[in-house]
Amino acid sequence: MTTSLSTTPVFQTIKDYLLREIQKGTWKEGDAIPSEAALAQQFNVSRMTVNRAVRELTTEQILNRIQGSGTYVAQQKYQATLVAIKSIAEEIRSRGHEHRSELHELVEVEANEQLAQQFQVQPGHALFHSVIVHFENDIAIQVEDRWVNSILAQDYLTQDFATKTPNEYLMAVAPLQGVDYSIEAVIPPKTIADMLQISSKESCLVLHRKTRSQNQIATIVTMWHPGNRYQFTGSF
Amino acid sequence: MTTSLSTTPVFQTIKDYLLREIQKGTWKEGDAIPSEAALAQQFNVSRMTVNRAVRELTTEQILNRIQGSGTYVAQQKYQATLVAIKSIAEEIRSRGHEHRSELHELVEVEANEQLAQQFQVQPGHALFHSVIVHFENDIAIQVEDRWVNSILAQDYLTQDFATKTPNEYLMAVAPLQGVDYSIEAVIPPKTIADMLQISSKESCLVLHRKTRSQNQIATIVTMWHPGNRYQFTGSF
DNA sequence: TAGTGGTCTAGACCACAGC
DNA sequence: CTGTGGTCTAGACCACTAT
Repeated sequence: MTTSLSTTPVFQTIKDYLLREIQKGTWKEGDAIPSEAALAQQFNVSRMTVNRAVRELTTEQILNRIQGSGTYVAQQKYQATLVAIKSIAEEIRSRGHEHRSELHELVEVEANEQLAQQFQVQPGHALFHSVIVHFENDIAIQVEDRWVNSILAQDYLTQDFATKTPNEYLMAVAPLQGVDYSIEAVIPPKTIADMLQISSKESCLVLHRKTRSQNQIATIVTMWHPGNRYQFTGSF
Repeated sequence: MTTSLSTTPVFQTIKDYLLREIQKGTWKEGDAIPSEAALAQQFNVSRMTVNRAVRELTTEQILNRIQGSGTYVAQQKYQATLVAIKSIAEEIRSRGHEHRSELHELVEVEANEQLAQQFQVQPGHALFHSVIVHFENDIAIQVEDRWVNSILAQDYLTQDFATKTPNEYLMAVAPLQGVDYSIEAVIPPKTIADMLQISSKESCLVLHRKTRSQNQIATIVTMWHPGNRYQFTGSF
């Protein structure tokens, strides 16, 4: 067998294929996917290559493997965690309050070194950048500083974020594959403090979130909240 | 080469070896570990087997690999997982760091009006109260202010929390039924700031958590962390 | 250029599940 | 028993880094 000519490794191609088919519904939760031998034949590669693809999807909890039996699509987990990817607008409305947002920036930019690394793309790759302030009953409650991969959301710039938040739009165009987040307490830079109408000595509760879709980084967002009037909650 | 006779796979043996050496300090953060070829020779196995061990440690963020250069011990991050109700001691040890705790208070009290309401018991109900400061490599990283329902943990007062944290003890005696939590950024009261050895102007990342067991409120805990050196992370 | 990791092969033997 | 996954080999070629 000659080595793949494209730059993407074969095992990655197979992972993508399996993910796509699962998303398409070809195999539903609990269904068995083809055996390693079958996939090896289908892709005309060695079994070890298929094994790596399937093994990695197993550690990513996409699949379950049972020795002697087969490989199955895993159950989607209930994640009622704090970062339920809920739109802030929806959250505010569910409290019976009025939601309003102000668009402070909406531009296309070329990824610099650092952003390129975070998005796992080449420097110069097109990204969208938006900064939106969300108000609950006219009180600033969140600054949403968002970077979006242009490939996954081509018409991001033409959206009307007053009627549909970036979150709501992105959920529609880029099916969510995974999320990483971290939460910290930080003293905000002055620009953020001003937008939140707080002193730059008050600390903020900051949520960083990176979402994956179609095996790419879809969006990286930093949400700044006034520490004294916001908290994350959850239960399980 | 014959297959290993022991039941543990060779790649796992190599992972264990590498983790042990890192923990021992043989290679510190940023140091290069031996090359794949060297490890293959050392363990008398094929390079692919070593590759799997090292690759998995890389996805687990224990190592960094740079093609053409080498494999290096990754930077340990101050991070906690939210979703797992993990003992802070265990978390610190899993980073290869030393955990130490100081007991500041351990008493039995009668629930006042407010506590009684939170615990859903009658005022006067017996509760235990403990305040413990946790250190990671002698740096204060958490103040754990805990209230415990005496019914579910009768011998709470006689525990040695230096060897077993309250969390570990409670997990053993009171099977977890459910959890509610909230996270906020707060300026700490002076007593807390002093225990964390920070200025009372620096904000804290605070996790409130209420756990249920046997259909009662088992424990209500407030954990204070220095905002500038602690964050919660997670992914799904 | 020599050394490193990144990937892949075409076999192999084993343990386990299900018929 | 057959078919599945679990592991391992002894090579190979490639891309990249450091010198």
